[in-house]
Amino acid sequence: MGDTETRSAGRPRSTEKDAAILRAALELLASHGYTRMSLSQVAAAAQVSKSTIHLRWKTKADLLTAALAAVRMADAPPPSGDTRADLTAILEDFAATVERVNGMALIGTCLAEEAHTPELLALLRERTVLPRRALLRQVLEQARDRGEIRPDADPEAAVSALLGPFYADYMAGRSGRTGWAGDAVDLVLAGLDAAGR
Amino acid sequence: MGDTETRSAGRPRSTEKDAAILRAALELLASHGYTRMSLSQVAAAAQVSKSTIHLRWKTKADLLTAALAAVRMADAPPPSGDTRADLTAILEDFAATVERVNGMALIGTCLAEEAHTPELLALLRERTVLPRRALLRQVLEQARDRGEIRPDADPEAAVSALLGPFYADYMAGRSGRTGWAGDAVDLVLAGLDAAGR
Amino acid sequence: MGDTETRSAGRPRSTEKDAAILRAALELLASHGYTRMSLSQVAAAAQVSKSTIHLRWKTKADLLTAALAAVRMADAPPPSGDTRADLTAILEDFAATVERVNGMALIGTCLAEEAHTPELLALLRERTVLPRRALLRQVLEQARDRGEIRPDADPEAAVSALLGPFYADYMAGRSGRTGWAGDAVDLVLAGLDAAGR
Amino acid sequence: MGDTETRSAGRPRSTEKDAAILRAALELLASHGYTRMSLSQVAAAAQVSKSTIHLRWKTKADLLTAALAAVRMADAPPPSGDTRADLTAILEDFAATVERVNGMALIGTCLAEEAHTPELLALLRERTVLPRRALLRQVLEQARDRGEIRPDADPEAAVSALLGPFYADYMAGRSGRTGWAGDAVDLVLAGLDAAGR
DNA sequence: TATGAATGAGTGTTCATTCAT
DNA sequence: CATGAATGAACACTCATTCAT
Repeated sequence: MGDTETRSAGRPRSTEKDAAILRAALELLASHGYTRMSLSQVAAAAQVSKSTIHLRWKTKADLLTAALAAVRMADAPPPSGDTRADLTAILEDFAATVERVNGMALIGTCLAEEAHTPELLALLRERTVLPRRALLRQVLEQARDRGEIRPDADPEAAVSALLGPFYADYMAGRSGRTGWAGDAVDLVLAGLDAAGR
Repeated sequence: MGDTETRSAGRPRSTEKDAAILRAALELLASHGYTRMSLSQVAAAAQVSKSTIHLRWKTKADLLTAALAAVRMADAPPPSGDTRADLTAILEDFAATVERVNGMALIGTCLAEEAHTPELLALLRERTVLPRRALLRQVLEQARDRGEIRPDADPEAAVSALLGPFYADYMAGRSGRTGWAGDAVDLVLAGLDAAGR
Repeated sequence: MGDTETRSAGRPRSTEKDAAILRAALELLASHGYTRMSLSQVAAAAQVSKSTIHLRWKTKADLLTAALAAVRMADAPPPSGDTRADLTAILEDFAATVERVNGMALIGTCLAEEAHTPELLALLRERTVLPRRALLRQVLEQARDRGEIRPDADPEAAVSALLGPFYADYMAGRSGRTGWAGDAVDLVLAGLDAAGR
Repeated sequence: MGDTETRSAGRPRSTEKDAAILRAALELLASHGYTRMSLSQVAAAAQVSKSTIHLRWKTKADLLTAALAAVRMADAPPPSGDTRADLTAILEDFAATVERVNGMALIGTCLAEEAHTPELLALLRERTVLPRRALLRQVLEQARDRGEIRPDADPEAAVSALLGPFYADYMAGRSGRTGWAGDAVDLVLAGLDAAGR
């Protein structure tokens, strides 16, 4: 109302419903997985009819792709300049986020569906994995510029060394180990110590 | 008569069919995921009727649990005594195995199904993840005994630091990066250097 | 706009299909029995997809319960005041109805399923057996009020004596014996003669 | 052993197994109904393999026909000469037998299967219904010979009048009504009183 | 003879999608 | 736009029956 922008005739699509559908779809994707969730469940959770979903997205894959595309990494904690503290904060925020949104199940779904619906994993990468890696890389580059770590260190490998223990712990059933982030940071900083060996 | 060896009556169960079913089930589990694969597909791939599957395993979950339970870590390369070389060999064997059996999709399925069929992830852990971690830990403990790494190092954290980069790389779309294993070993050995910092 | 009459949104449910499904279900229930009939058969007979059935009734038992619930005793012939004639008319209408709808098979199904799906027999009782018994009892009570039968006679026992021979004849393979109704009425009226013995 | 009668070569069929199978089949027929019972259940209950059943009876219908053919009415109580007491005793024995063997469910199954497997109802009639009717008829004929009931009375109709209330009561949910047998006998004897009306 | 393996047909039910209002 | 009806394909699982030992 009061909106004078050009728009197509007829009743405009409700953006509240758009959002409700996407939110419900994402939650079900994480909790039930791609194939086990049903559009009926999404419709019920979003309080719309199944047809309303199909009106917006042609297929189930389209809907879930859109739902994943709407995922955004939450704002990162502001850097303090202390390399060790900043890296640890990013890693702990990562772990907390994964836990909060049932992230390992979501990751599992995207991995399991990779052969069938590769967009899912691609989107997960683009929206969550790569942005977080960029944050970590940034801190590492600053540290390198300040001479805290070796100039020839491969930053991508270092980022994987920081994040990796989280996944490895989960696979081992050691999820939620306290101090993992600090340990990872210690190890990487020690390994890349500017003093070398 | 006189032969009292135990031999069960009736037609013996075909071990070829046993194997064909389990093989087909595992392949389909990795390529399609738990819910997307069907027992009809398994039956067709194993050249067997669906009932033949049900004769052996009561439910789909039973079959796939058995298929996963049959997965065994391939025999590890014999240790050479050279810590760096031994760790690298184990990690490279790990990566090769994962690639060979479409392992990330399998892992994804187990993660995605964790809420619904937790046996899958539990078995994957028991049969593949934990045995490999044990191998790595063994090498690390020998290194510690020889004074190559700090005596107070947490071996489990070190194992996660060795394996983790593989997962992190995969999630970042950097799978197959050559030298990842060596990099990880270097980092861990440098970080745990007996000399300390 | 301005028309606020309640009319539910979306495509209305076809009442022809409702009726066709219930009719087909009842016929198959009588001719094949509960377990031998299949929803596919109902769907085919009603010219409807199986899903259309499931849209209306969640389970097979629900459908057949509804089909039985839709059975209604046909309107009874109006009482003439002549006790003998009225009782005979009710009994003959009963026999005709049973024959028309393959009633003994239907009764058999309900009896056979009593342990597994007791609703069937309960509904058959409620919708057909008890209403007819009420009609008979009403005529008997009027006869008693007019002094035609003993005042201390148990009306329920008399009703069972009137209806019973039909079942007993059927079990003996003597179904369709002409005059059974008149015989039963004669016997009961003679036995309950006000004059006593 | 010691049996010198001619018999076919090979191991003779175990008659214990024959009996165990038939007994199990009959019990399951009464408790689950024709279509709901399975040959696996029979095999398990009789402690034989399914094949052992098929070796003796070609099909499920054959087996159940044989099982019903083995049913025999238990020996009737000896007649005392007292018409009223003898009729009542037969009816009460009937009701007790039906209750003991889950007879209404068995009757229901035979009725429900009449269109598909008419042998079942035919056998039930031949082995249980008609013999009992013969007993009742015999008592009635003696009563007629002694002049206790009218000579022109139709004995078959009278038999149906004696047995019928049991079925009618069951259908009305009034099963187990005490005194039903005495009531039925009273009614019939009163109605057929030699004195006429 | 007796067993257990093997099978093809069939079950009720679910679901993504399309259709009519 | 939004809804609920309708559908066809698919699913896991069961069963009477036949086959091989």
